[in-house]
Amino acid sequence: MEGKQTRGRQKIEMKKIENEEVLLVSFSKRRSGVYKKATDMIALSGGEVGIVIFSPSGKPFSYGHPSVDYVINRFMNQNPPENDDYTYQFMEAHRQMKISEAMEQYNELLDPLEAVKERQKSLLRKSRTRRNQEHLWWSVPIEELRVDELKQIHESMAELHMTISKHLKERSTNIFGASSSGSVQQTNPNFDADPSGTGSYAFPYGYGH
Amino acid sequence: MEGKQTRGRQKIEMKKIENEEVLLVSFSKRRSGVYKKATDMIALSGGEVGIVIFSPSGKPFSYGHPSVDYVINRFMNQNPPENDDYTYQFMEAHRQMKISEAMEQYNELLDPLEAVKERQKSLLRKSRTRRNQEHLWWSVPIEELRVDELKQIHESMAELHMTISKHLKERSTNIFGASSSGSVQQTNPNFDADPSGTGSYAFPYGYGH
DNA sequence: GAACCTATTCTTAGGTT
DNA sequence: CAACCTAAGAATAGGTT
Repeated sequence: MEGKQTRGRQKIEMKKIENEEVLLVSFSKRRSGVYKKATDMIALSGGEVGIVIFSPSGKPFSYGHPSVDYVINRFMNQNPPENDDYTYQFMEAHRQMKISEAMEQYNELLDPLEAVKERQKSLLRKSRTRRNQEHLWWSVPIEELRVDELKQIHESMAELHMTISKHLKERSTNIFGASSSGSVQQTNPNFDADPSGTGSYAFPYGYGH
Repeated sequence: MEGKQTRGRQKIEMKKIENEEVLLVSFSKRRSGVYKKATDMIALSGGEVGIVIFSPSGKPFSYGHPSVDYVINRFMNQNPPENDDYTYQFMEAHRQMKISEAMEQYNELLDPLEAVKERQKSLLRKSRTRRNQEHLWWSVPIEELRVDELKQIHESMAELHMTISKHLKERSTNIFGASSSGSVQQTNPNFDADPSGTGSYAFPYGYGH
């Protein structure tokens, strides 16, 4: 009878385990560990997770909430369904604001964008008849926009975005929930503010339509 | 001076964290935790891992060895989605739920937007007499907007902006002849993103095997 | 607000059944 | 070999800088 029943958890080198049997046990335990961490994260924070693991021998394992395929699908499509509706409604609201009385007074600023707007319209009409409902409502139009148009929109939007950001910062502290961390590989789409200063005109709430 | 400097790690209930700020921190920490577990598992046992995470706000994150895409591709090729009605219905229900949530969010956004629109009108009438044409049309009104209004608009806009920025980036590499840095996310040509619209999803693999 | 700091909880290496 | 056991190593909640 020793003072202690076991040696407890041992510190190990983080290199590949030589002993095949030990490796298999370790893999199984740690795979469960990964799942548990993911489970806890979701329980605490919400969100969705998909995990795919191939064992050293090539056997596939997976874990997912609500399911691996759902999450992978969402990831591959890069366009979450809830985003689509949200974005559509949001842009539609802006479109309405665009034709508001306030906007009309500054039509000259919007002339180049009116062209885009018309172009969008016709492209939308085309795409509707093309029966590609599997595409997001705007994906077809945006892909058929000429790059200069898109760039123009982008620049204008960047300017507006920056201005609003600036105002927010000046007027209130801790308003932003600044999120992007950026340690490990992550596909967190980053907002890149175009500092080119090209936009000599503003393109407020009417962009995109 | 107390006997202890901190209370140390506290035991917490495994339910969704109420406090938004705490939730965000916890999500970030635990996401790193998941990555670390996966990293260690790979280091010890070998194998391959792909992890996709959507934050509660819908931001995508990923981790992979040798890469997310590689592992997902391998997984998809080995595990072609089966046509499973039960699974599809489950996922569709989940999707609908998410959409409902988004709609609620959007409705909350609509009111402030309408308010802004109205406010813009009246402010513009005033500024007209002020003759400050050197300002962009919206610059005056924006200064008189309430911060909470601005914040909501800003957040929504950021999301939309990201989407457009992404499209612009993806396409400008081809068109402007920028050097392809190779780290760009590629979509799997073998992965069928369900063009039927009615969906063939699968929900096979459960919590490990 | 990210990076750092501890005390405490959680995870797990090595062993046993 | 999966399930269980124990104690030591790791992760992290809450706080500070």
